[in-house]
Amino acid sequence: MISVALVDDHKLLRSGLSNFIKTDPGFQVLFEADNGLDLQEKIKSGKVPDVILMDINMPLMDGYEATRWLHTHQPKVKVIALSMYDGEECIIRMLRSGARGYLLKDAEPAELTRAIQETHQNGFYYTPMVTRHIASLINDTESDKKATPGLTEREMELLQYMASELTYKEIADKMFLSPKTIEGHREKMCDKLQLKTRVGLVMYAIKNGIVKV
Amino acid sequence: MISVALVDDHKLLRSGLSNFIKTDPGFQVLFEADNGLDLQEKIKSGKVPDVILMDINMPLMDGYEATRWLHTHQPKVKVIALSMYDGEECIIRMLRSGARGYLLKDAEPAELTRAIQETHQNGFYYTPMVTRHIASLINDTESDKKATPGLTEREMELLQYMASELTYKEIADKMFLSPKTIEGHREKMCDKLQLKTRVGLVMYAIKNGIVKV
DNA sequence: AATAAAAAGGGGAATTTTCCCCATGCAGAT
DNA sequence: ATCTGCATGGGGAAAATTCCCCTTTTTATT
Repeated sequence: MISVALVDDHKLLRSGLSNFIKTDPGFQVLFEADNGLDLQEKIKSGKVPDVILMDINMPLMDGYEATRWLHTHQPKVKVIALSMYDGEECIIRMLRSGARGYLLKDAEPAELTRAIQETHQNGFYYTPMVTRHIASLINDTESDKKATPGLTEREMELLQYMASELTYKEIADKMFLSPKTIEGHREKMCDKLQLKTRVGLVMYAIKNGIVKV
Repeated sequence: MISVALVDDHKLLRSGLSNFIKTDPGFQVLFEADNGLDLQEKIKSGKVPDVILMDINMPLMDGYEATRWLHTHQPKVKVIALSMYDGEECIIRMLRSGARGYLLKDAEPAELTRAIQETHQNGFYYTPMVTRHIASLINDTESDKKATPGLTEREMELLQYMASELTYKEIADKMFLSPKTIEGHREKMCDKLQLKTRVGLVMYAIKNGIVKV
C-alpha cells in the first residue's frame, strides 16, 4: 500500500484527485494540503507519505520551495510535480529542486497511477516530454550550456516587476538600483532566452510559472 | 438523480471531479468531454445531461462558444462555468454566453455540490464573488457603463498579437492595417480598462483567458 | 591564485511606445 | 434622420524601450 499526499491550492482538483487515487486499492491518501506551508506542518506532525503530488504555483509557499525543503528534511519522500505548464524553466527548476517526476494536469489518469507506482518502486518516473529535457540536461556535460535556461534568483525577482506597468525608472526606485541595471538585466535575460522584448519576457515568465497570473 | 457532464481538457482534474461527483448518490456523471467540439458530438448523439460543468480555456472550441451553442440548441441544459481565473471579463463573458453559475477551481468541494443542486433546482447559482459582478451589471441600467469591461472581438483578436514580440508595424502588416490603427485600438483598450501599457494589456488578457498561456 | 559568472552601473543612438489631438465611413438603434 | 459605437487612419511630440558599446565589484568554483 503506497501512501500518497496531495498538495494543491485548487481544492476541487485536489479532492477530485483524492477520490480518484482512493479507488485504486494499492494507494491510500494520507493527507491533503493547501500549500507548501500547510504541507510542512503536516509532515512535522508525523504524517510522512511515500509519494507527494505537488502543485507548483501555490500561495504562501510554492512547489519549488516545498520540494527543496522535503529534499533536505525528508529525503525518502518522493515528489511528483503536477503542473499546468510545460515550459522548460518549470520542469528543470522542479527537477533541480528534487522532484522525481513531472506530470501535466492534462495527463491521462492511467499515467498518474503509473507515475505513482514507478516513482515509489524505482525512485523516479519521467514522462516522454520530460525525458527530452533530461537528455538536454545530461548532454550539457560542459559543452553547450545554452540548453539550460537558468535564470538567476535576481532575474526572476525582476521579472515580477517586468510583468507590471512600471517603467525601468520606477522599478529601479523600488529596488534601490539604477535604471541602467534594470535594463542590463533585461538585456541579459533576452540574450539567454533568445527573446527581444519585455512582452516576450513576461510571456516566458508566465509560461514558466515565474510570474503568477 | 441529477445527471452531470464534465467538459475540461485537463483529464486529471476531470476524472478526479468525476469520481468526486459520483460519490454523491444524488448525482450521476453522464459523460466527460475534452473540449467544446467533443461536447457537441456527445450531445448530438443523444446524451443530454441536466447540468454541465464547463471549463473555459480549451483547445478546438472554448467554453464561451460551447455555452452559446448550448444556449440556442439545448436551452434546458444548465451550464456552470469552472475557471481558474476570476477576472471580470471572463465572468461577464461567460454569463453573457448563457452560463448559470461560475465557480473557481479552488472552490470547496461542498460548494460544487451545492452549485449543482441549486442550479438544477432554481436555474442558477451565484457564488458571492459573482454576485458582485451581477450587481454591477444590473446597476448599469444605462448610467455608468464603465463597470462593464466589454472588449470587442476585434480588440481581442488584436490582443493575441499584442502578447507576442511583434511591433505595431509588424502586427499591422499581418492584419493588413495601418500601424496607426493598431495603436488606436491599443489606446482605446487601455482607456476602457484603465491600463497604461502593452504589458498591462497582455496581463489583463491572460488573467481573463483572452490570450492562452 | 585564477577564471567565470552574477550583479551593479554607464554612454549614446535608433527604434518603439505612449499620449495627446484629429477625421472618415459604416452599422445599428432611437 | 440622427446618434452612437466600432473600425479605420493620421500628425506630432514626449517618453520609454531596445541595442550596441563599455567598466567595476563581488561571489563562487576550480
